[in-house]
Amino acid sequence: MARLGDLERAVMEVLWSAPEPCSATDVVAALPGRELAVTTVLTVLDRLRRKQLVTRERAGRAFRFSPTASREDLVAETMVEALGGSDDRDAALVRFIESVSEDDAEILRKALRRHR
Amino acid sequence: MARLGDLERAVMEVLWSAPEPCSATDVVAALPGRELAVTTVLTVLDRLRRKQLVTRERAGRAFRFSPTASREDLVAETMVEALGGSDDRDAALVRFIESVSEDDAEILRKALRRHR
DNA sequence: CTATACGTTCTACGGAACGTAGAAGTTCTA
DNA sequence: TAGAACTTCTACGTTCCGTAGAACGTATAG
Repeated sequence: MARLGDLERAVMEVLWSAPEPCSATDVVAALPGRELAVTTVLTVLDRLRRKQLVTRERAGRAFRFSPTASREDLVAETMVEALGGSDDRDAALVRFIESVSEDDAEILRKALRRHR
Repeated sequence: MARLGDLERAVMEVLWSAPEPCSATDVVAALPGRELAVTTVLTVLDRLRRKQLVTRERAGRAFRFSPTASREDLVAETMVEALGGSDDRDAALVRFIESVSEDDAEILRKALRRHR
């Protein structure tokens, strides 16, 4: 559900790290080395909108775009989705825990304590 | 790194649930409603091989294919990869825990206890 | 020995997703 | 009222994937 291409991802990054909704030209300006046409970014923004990843609101004659979910929400959702692809959730979760750093493990323990 | 199409996924399912390496014809036979040409499956197997998801070994004149990793390993890897896409691992992990069922949470607690 | 069946490799086509952007339309504003 | 700012429409090239035919090699039956 949330498959992103390189440019799509880059645009999401810009939106996520912006404190406020961005216009298409804002996004173009915020993109690093790339010299993109505004229409290019508008197309991408439209595709992201169709994927329900961004919303827009009118601001004067232009639109301002913002993400519909935080980056962390999306990451968590992707993880849950991946987990759903497993036959044996138990085994998959164990493997996941095994491949995670001690710092991450500690965070997970804390979150789990809070979770009940 | 592990983007799979529908057929590719179906083929992986077959390989995962087979107790032994499968030939291309085995895979065709194991696929449900679909009436696929053997060459189709061979193409897919080759693409999967290029993605390092399956290996093959010769058996007589034919090849036998097997997965390079278990389904659970791959799921776990995908989850870790998704997590890596986050700016704020902490927040992403917390969100992840929040969106997981109580059963899953219990499994995670157990795995974490074993993990230290 | 040779034809045939089985299996592989090579090549290819059509559709979808994505990066990319021009052309044309709309609406402020000087 | 013309130009600037912004949007919508349309489109093209590339890559990935589902799909499979054509051609080639080889073991085996006759």
